[in-house]
Amino acid sequence: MHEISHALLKWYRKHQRSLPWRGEIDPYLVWVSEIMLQQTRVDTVIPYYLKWKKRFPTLQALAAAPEGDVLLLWEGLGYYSRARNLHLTAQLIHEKYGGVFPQDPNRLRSLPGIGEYTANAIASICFAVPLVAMDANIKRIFARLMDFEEPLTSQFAKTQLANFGRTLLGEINAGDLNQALMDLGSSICLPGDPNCELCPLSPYCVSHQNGTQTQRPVMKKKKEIPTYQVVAAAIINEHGEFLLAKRPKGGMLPGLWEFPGGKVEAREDDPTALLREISEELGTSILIGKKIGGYRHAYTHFRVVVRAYLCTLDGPAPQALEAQEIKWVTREQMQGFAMGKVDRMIARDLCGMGSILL
DNA sequence: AAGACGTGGAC
DNA sequence: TGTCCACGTCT
Repeated sequence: MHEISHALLKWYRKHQRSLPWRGEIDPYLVWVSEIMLQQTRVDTVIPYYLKWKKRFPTLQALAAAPEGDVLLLWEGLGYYSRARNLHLTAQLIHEKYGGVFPQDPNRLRSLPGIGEYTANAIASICFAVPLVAMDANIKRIFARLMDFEEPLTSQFAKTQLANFGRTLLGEINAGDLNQALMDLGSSICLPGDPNCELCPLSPYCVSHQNGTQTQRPVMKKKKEIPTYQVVAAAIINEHGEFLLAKRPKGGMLPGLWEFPGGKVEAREDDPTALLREISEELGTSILIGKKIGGYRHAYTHFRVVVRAYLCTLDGPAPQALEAQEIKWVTREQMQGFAMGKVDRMIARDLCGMGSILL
């Protein structure tokens, strides 16, 4: 075990990636980077991290910001509860801990959005607490080193991984070990096609010896995901403003702004579905005009095909029956409202349509 | 335990 | 261009 970590750290000293948060030990910034890196690739995170550091340089700056600003900066990164939890946790640390990050992993773990992985990452990197931050990279590397033959989801598998990690950790610095393993996982020990010939750990890797490395870790088969047909209305008024709705709490993309609309049910055509949705959501009616565009998008557990139409009001003033809030905004103002991917594409297309709208 | 939660990149 | 895949937390 000592040999493995020695070989790993030797490789890491030579090949470690240069990243904006590498070498950072300010727990606020390490926390922000780790939350951004949940479910998200390094290359995607870098520009967001740099923007964030500039806009919210300290925990106090974040705690004091309006939620809309936080969501807008996060727009495009996905899993928006991460942004709301960052905001919430900043306020919590500000109030409960006097603005000072707790060092105890269990305390960290109790904060919204910080699970076992993130707690261990912060504690090991910032405070040298000897814990392995078991992300998917590290699980994959361990599963290959051990040639573990089952999916990693069982309690037994978790125990095996944790034991392996503890042994590997020995006396070395956990922050270094974690970051070295993550770099190895992202550049050498890749999910699909590992570069074993470049790997400093291949002499110690049982799956490499057995030739099973591409089959590790064993993955559970995933469920099929459905596709939904969706319609959306870009309702324009006599001032050239469009109606945006702030999505309700508790559903998808809560707190983000959207063009009103919804799912096309079985045996409905687009106009029928759109009129029904507008009646349910806004308590009014519309005239449906030109089609703005069609959009495909995949979420985690379903796909959508969205068709957006240019519409005008044909009824009483709209009410926020389902939305948190509704608002008429010009095309120029739309960029100041945080949206999910599909609605941002619709907004972009509206902006590209020039004056033909008026 | 298993499903909700989003996006971008590889193929 | 469409399809697949990767990736932590919460409930």
